[in-house]
Amino acid sequence: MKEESAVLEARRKKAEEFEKLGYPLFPNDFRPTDRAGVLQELFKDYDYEALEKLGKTFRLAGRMMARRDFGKAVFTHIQDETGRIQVFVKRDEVGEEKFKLFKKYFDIGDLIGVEGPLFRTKTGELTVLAKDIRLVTKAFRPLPEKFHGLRDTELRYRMRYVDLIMNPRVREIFRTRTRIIQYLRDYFISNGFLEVETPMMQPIPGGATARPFKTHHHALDMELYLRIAPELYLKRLLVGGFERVFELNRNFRNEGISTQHNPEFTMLEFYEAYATHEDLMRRTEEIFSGLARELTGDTKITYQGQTIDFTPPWPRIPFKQALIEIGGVPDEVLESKEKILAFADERGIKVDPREPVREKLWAKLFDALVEPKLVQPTFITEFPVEISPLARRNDRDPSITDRFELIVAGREVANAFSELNDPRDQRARFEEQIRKRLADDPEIHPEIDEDFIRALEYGMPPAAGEGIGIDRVVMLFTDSPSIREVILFPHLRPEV
RNA sequence: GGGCCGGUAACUCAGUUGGCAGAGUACUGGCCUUUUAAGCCAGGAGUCGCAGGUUCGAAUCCUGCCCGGCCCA
Repeated sequence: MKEESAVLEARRKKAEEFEKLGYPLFPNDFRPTDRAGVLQELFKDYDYEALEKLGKTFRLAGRMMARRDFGKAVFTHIQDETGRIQVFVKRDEVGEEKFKLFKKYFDIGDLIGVEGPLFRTKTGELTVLAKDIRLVTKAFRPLPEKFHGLRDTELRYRMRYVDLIMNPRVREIFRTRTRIIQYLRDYFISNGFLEVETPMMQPIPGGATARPFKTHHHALDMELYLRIAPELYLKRLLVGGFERVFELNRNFRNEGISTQHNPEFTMLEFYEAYATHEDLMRRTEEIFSGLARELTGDTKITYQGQTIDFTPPWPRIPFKQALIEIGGVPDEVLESKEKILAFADERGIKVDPREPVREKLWAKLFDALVEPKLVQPTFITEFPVEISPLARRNDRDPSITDRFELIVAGREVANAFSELNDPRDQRARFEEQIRKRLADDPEIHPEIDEDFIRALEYGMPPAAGEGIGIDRVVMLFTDSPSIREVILFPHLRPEV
């Protein structure tokens, strides 16, 4: 943070002068009874006479956002959580003494308290005629420019508090985020799911393929990992007899940062006993179309200029078929590792030639060639067993799993499958994963979660489970191009 | 990790061929009692991201680094 500039110094000195006159800069005895947006809504149809007849006074607190000075009268706008309202401060109404103090010591950015009746100005704006005005909290720093606001992306993220003050759109995004989370929570609770909390710190990170953050517990003197997924713990709860559970919380992945990735992100995972991935496809359609209706009144939304229609049912395309038909990968290329590598190379798709698992290469091709082309909600099904270590094998074709991913706007938004509950197969899959991992692959933990296997050995009911990336959902429903726009405090390198 | 773009006053931004560091907002002083980015007059405000280099002279050219954005991987 920079040292005090002339502007800041002048502001601080003026504030201290006000304080020396006996006025507290940070009092806590002002109790607003009214709010700007509420009054705007309540009295939007009241004309001058109707407001005069009210004969009521109102008390509001808010941040002074703008000021127009006419000498012996000043217009200002104050902003509280609900909105803005204009305040007219007249010398003849507040008195000579207070008016002088207001003009000399109150700055844009200060939180102020006002009390007085409402009226409508010549230009028709609902306005509080201040009978009393006082400082509620001094702002030592000036607000950004009133017309352009705070634009600099870096500053917006580093000083989100200023971003929130200045940009109503930003406030709106985070209100919508909360509505989405509330809608989902209500949906699962009202469908009989139990909300639970499972460890964020895990001795063996599991439930996904990703590099974890490592930490250390001093008293126990042991390594712990921030979770990359709650999956293995939620399934233990199925074993324990909770038949419908969900968790809506943070996951951590020690990977690159991009417009799609933040190291900590919010995931919804839910598990449903005696259900299959087919059931979850229907549930997913219900959730997303319901969410769209909740937010827009329609099952269609606009994302980055394109219309996305959540009206069910959505197409279901098997993984391999998608690679061939949508990705344009020739059938025979898929058969051999060498051909895939050559094919990927031609298209400039970066793959590790040492990768021993052919199906992981398929997944690379899928990410590069298929995913970006799927704009409308699409279920990709029948994922190969090699890249689905926790999913149940298909009863007819054991090389594929009863799994799907939901792709919307070119991105994976959800991932779900009928759960593997045969402890023998689960152990074999874990072992295979470790055996075939590249030396020092940070994305695959070298130890098997033996306790999870033991839990399965007690018998986990047949079930299906799903994970939904909440940040990506919020991006869709707030038309945000970057994940940082939907995370209040996205990770940035420290300021220098 | 690679490519491209950006970092100049508290904020939003100009800054030409290398030649005194600029505007608007905000701030300070003055005028103005129904304004809407109010208006008018005057004023103060800078580690030009950081460190080197070239040059009589660098915000500007060169090198390295830091921070951010977008794209690619």
